[in-house]
Amino acid sequence: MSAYNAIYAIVQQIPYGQVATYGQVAELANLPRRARLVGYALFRVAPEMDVPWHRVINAKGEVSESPVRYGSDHLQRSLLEAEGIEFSPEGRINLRMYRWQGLVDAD
DNA sequence: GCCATGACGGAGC
DNA sequence: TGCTCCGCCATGG
Repeated sequence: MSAYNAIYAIVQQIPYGQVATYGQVAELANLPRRARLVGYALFRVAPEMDVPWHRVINAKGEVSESPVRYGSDHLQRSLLEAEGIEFSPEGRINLRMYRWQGLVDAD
């Protein structure tokens, strides 16, 4: 068991049509200032897991893509657009509009 | 066990 | 507004 499970749990709580930043997920996962670990956790997440990793983006509102993810480069953007999330011409998301409130269950 | 790296964040310029 | 630098710390070689 790793702290990543907490991260996955948080990501799974992100509702449809909304997104969250790495730092936000980290904080909700009780891991403040560990945004990098969130990214690392999402990088290691397996597709067999039901984790909407595509709803997690960086603080700049951009989708962070890795050249060697799962053979899907702009898949993340496609998934987000499919949820009604609009992208700016720069490929960014309006966080003030789609940012998840982050409903902390219990702590 | 140490060194380098990384889906990031925030402050500084 | 945009780019650069530093900090955090788990993971892998």
